[in-house]
Amino acid sequence: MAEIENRPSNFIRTIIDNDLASGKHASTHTRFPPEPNGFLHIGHAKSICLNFGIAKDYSGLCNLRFDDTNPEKEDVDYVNAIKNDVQWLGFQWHGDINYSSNYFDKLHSYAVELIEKGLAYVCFLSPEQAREYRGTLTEAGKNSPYRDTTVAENLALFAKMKNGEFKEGECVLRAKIDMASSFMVLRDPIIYRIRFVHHHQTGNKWCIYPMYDFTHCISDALEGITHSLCTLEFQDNRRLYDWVLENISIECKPQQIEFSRLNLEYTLMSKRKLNELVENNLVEGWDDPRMPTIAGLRRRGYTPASIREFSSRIGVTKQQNTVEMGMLEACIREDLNDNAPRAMAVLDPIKVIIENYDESAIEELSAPNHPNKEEMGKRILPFTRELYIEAEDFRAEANKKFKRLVLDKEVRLRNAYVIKANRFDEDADGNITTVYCTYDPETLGKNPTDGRKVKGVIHWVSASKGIKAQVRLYDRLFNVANPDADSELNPESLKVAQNAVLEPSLLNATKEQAFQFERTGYFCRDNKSDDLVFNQTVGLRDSWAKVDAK
RNA sequence: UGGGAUAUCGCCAAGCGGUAAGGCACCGGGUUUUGAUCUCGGCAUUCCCAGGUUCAAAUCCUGGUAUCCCAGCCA
Repeated sequence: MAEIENRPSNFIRTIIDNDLASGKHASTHTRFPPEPNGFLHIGHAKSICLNFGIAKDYSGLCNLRFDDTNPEKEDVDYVNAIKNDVQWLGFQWHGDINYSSNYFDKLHSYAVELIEKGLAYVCFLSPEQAREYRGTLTEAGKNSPYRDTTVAENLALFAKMKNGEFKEGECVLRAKIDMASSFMVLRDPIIYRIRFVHHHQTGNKWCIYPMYDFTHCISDALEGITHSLCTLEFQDNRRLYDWVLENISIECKPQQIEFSRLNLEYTLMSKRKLNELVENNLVEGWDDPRMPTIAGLRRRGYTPASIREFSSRIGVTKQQNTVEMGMLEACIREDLNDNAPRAMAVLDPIKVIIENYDESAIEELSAPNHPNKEEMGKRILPFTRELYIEAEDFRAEANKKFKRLVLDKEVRLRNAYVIKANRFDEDADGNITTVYCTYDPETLGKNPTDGRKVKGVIHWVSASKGIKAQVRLYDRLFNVANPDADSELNPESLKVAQNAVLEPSLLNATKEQAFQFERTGYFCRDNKSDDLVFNQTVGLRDSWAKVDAK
């Protein structure tokens, strides 16, 4: 699309502008820090565009860092998928890929430093006891009986934890802060736990793993991050983020700034819940075209530019929001309207026989690939005596509002002739199967010379030259605007047009190539199947549907 | 009176004391061999509510109300 890289400001960019103006920072350094425990979704795209967008516009840097402190849920397959998605969206991270696990040695040293300062201790409370000791939202917690263990003993205990001398769950390392804090996150948070599991990056080197709150701030500081952008639910965690950096020997003090996460109507935006859909085979996989994942949107036909444009349009604020699907759809329509070549495809065919057209003739008509962009060229369209048209484009009788083929009336075949319907056949169920027509040979590329007005235009495909393909039509994944985990899925989210017939030029479509099937919508060739399969990206705006519904 | 946040059109969202941007959606007119595109026009006397300060308030003050987040050895 003619991507207008307008740079909408937002409260985060305002903060950065001020930090640059005041000299607090000479340049910006952001980071995108996903946990490799699932595929990225459109909400992550918002974060990617924010972080990498700032780096781009401010001539700063943006790192890609895998926040991999919980090996049980993570996998290299996810790191590869994430790398792929970020690049596909059009961004390149600064330097090598980073992993929180790169810092495990340093993290360990900082933990030891906290113990030496009397600011961390090994605690043997069971998870259940720890919960009781933590108190509630309205009542203060109480100190762990292990809180006053000596520094020397804590050092020895932590070494034993590291050496695998305690069982999983037997003890943890906790920061000594304030069991009465109104910030739950400050009530002596756990900073290390024991896990005897293989890590996708560090193998079996470690059996203790640092927690998010301890890891993230230090990782940011070690990478020289200036502005650490995350979502709203981490607002309380910011107090712990700052506490850790203030209490260890580290120079860099990144500023955490929170913004609201994206919610999209009729879909889910949680890796955990999306994972359930995948695990329970409710969708084909993470890249199912109905999924709000980057991979799913890609397979559906969304372009990187359209997703970047969407991110730009929704803005960045701290307000809780739920964006309408129409907003996303408008972005891809705008891109594809400009860039997708047109083609004709009949999804639900009925036959048209042009009785006054030579049975053996095959006329090679020429049609522009784009109505407003001559530079996109033309393609050949074979015209024959027998054609297919859309079943919904013929009615035996209709009022004047119906601008399509009606018995005894005329209609224009797109890029071809004007035809008139004379009679039709129907099957035992009353479904129309064949319409017998005559054509006006004087109407190719021009209006009838006698001044007859033909109002409608319908699309068609040659019956003998058309090609078969599977066309998949998609609808919203859920029936409710704000679904939760057990909301009902839309049983009609996938429909397959089994009898679709396409114009022959589509035989050359490459995987992922986008087209506008005229009068129908935007489609792209599936990027997985080797068969000829097209996925519907989005329909055309359809003002007729509103009229017809009345 | 636990704490942390947020409230501007149906949905996003500008606005930062000088008299309500923009986009999506919607409603009308025009062009059109896609009921598409394009184009022209319409869409908040009002900013969660109630008081107050001021010549002037969405913006400042006071008091309410609503919604979201926090009690994982998840991130």
